[in-house]
Amino acid sequence: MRVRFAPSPTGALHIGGARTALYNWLLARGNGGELVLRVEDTDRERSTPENVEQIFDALGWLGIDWDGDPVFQSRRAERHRGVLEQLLEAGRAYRSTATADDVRAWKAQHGDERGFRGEPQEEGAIRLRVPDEGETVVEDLIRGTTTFRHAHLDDPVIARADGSVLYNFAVAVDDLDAGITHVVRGEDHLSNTPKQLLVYEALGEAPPRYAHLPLLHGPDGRKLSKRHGAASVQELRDAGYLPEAVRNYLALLGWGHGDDTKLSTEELQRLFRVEDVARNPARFDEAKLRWLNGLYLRELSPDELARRLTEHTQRQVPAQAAQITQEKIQTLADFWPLAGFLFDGPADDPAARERVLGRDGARDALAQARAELAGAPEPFDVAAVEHALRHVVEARGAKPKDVFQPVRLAIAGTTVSPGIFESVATLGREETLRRIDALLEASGA
RNA sequence: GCCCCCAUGGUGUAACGGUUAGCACGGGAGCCUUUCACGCUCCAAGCGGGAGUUCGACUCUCCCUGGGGGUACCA
Repeated sequence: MRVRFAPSPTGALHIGGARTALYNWLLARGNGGELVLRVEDTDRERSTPENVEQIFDALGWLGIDWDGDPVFQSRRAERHRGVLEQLLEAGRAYRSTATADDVRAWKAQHGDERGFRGEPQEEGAIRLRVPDEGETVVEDLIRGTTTFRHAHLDDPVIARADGSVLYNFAVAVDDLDAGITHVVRGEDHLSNTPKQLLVYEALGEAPPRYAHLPLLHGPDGRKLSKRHGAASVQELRDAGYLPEAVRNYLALLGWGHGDDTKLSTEELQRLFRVEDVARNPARFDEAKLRWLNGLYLRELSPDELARRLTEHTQRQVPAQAAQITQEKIQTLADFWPLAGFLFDGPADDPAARERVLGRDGARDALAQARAELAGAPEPFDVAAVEHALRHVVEARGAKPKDVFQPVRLAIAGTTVSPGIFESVATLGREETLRRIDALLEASGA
């Protein structure tokens, strides 16, 4: 089995493209087959080497690997010319100067549902000769049988007048030469498939098996795009999602296995079957991705989480800092707003200060907490901090939050933070006392 | 316009001729609780419409409606 994935090399690996890549990869790897990349790099404006490289990076981040060197369409011009010549000689294709306007005029005369048929000329673009009778049937692994009557099909242009080839022709020839057995792509290609099938037919070659995936939409049901937020895997990565979570979520967009929602890569490879892919379009729902990402995040060891946070924040994140936030964040990006105070000092949130210090006895509680913490025995760990702070609560006959919130405000500057004992212990005694003093002083009295 | 695909709660899906239509996200209520979360319990919410076929349709057929794609000398 040889499966191929053809990303559109525009720099950003679109989420829909990523899912297609994933399904190709699962199909290939799950069956001990090979995955080859075919790069449609004929649009030099967008398909720059840098953009192609970005696509490869994004695939690598997702953990999708491929076999051998990618096939670049632009590098196969000579082979394409040869096949063109062959079709021309066999009478399966012909040159024609007919333009889109000519095609329209032809339809005006023969009816809209009537496919365009041209007369062979000495020059012009090359069109594939579509038989007048009969039909081409697409046997799709996901959709079953779709029939296209030849009478409805225009003779497709397969090469421009300048000799450069067009997609529907090139893709068929390239896949043929690469020995591709399975083509899994977006449903937007379903209508193109008969044209490609006709190329194989004209060549007397057997086509690969096809599987057309339902398209992905944004939350509003429209085509997924920038205005829906993250639309590419690069953006997902920047937003702090884990590749394993993205992979799992993407797999679930159009496919599933029973009641399972969390599936490891191994399970995905073992259970995935293209035949089971849904036929209806799916919407990309970031809320579910966030939830799933949180699940994966909480599974990481503190050291591993710290490593990923360090990479994402570009700051050295200690394992302890990572650990105390682990069950409170859903993405890597959630870490800094929650724990940045450990690194850069308390946040400046006047409203929070007002709310917490405005309560009766808040400053006294804070002062008392300071004294207890100053006198707490070594080691200054979570247990010691808890003991000290709980003692303050008891001594004052107060509610826990009457003591904890002022301390939280002092060290974090906000009313939201990781556990107070953990946070204080992580900050250390010296820094904690310094921050409490600073707040006490700043709040006057 | 023409060709083609699709249609289960807000979202992703399961059920493949006979189930009280299942699971998950999200939403609501509650428990837990030092904030925020996590976790746990419970609740609301669905077969687009109409004809058939059948003893029996979410499941099969047709029509309609709605959504999507294609219709390039783009990929």
